[in-house]
Amino acid sequence: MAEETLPGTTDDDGPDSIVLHVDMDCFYAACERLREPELEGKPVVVGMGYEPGEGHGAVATASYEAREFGVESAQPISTALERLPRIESLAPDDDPAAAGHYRTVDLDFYKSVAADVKAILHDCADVVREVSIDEAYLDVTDRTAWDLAASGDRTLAEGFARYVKQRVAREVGVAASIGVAPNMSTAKIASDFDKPDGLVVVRPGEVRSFLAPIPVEEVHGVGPVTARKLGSLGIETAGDLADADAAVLEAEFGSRGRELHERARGYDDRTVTPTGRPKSLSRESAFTEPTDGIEDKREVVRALAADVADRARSRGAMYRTIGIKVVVPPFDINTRATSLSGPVDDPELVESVALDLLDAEFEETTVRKLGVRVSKLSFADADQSSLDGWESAGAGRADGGGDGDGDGRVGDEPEASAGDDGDDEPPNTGGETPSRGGQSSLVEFD
DNA sequence: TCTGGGGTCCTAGGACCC
DNA sequence: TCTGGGGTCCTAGGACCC
Repeated sequence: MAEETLPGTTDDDGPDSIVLHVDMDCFYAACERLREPELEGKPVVVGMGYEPGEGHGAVATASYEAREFGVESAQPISTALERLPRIESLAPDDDPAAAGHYRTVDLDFYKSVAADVKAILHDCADVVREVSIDEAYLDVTDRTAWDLAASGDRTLAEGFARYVKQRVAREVGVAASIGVAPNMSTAKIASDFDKPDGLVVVRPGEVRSFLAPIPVEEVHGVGPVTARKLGSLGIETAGDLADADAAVLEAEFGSRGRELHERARGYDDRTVTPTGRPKSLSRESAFTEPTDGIEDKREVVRALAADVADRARSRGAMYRTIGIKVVVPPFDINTRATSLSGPVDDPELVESVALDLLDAEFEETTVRKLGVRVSKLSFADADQSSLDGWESAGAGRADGGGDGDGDGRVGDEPEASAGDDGDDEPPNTGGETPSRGGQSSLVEFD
């Protein structure tokens, strides 16, 4: 299918980018196998809140062998156990091959493995965007090329990706699937296309034809709700989406509609940027069964608040908004939040605000789950390096913002000033700062 | 799937300002 | 006193992702 380029549009504003999407296969299970090689080839389920004899919690990762039995990510542990019994609970004459090896999530260990992988990725690319513990985008445009390798019909980019993959396998011992494409959204789909241990290369001229048969659910940004609506419009594949009327999509889905249309047509002008700093921090926890006891709820909120405040402090984050989340059966999500006049680092305030929000409306409510969240974060440790000249100019005047109260926001709010809430702030905002740095790999399921 | 935990971005209405 | 338009910030909810 010919790639249509409208006359006058710049499809060639320089060489095509080369983006890698690296996605570790069943990452948690792979980590478990790293320290327990006997688990190789066996069904492995890694879950949360999993205690022998208890039936709640959820599956974080199921190995491919476990998936054969119908065990899936995000499934309740109880369902997983029905489909794949624990090896320990097997009767003597049961088939041990039809049993699962269940392990509890050990995030610290997985993070340490992920750090080794990320180090390799950073070594292989100028720009790395870490999306989650087991996933990253690499811009390798300056490291390789779309040209064919001398030896045959493969591109240099493919060889480069193979090299990255082999280094991860050899040096860390886990398998990654890699997608290579001229843009992020296509690379993402490509990495998913041949899992596990896949390597899929989509060259610049092949994007549209590669995407055409892909089911819409597999397009990043299309979830169950959007997929259903698209289905009712007769749109089932990325090709259908590409051929759909942009105006209709925009009317139905707003700006996201246009974006999805573009992606399906193979256009995605996002550039790979380094992972930014977090915008919010939260902690939540579910009750074993719905509860209306106010003291039970308060106790949970207090613990969550302390936890969140602690994490914020350890990350050097101050916050200006404190909120709670209250999940009411069957699954109604309520959020309430209060903003302060300036950023703080104050665990006691997190607790008292969260408790106030709880008491104000949910004192008698039966809840299934509670959460506490801080947002509108700013980071005092204004990171050195490239912003240094600019930052120190500002800091020179304010003297490090040492004065406790009302210190102007130090963070990287993209928008300028405005926030006049009575007092005049020193205008130390700098318009849009690209907010670089920030490593924080997040904690995720696969 | 009777639903775990931690995030992001977008939208919409209301308050408030000029 | 009523009317107009532009803009920002805030809160709440929804959809989505891993």
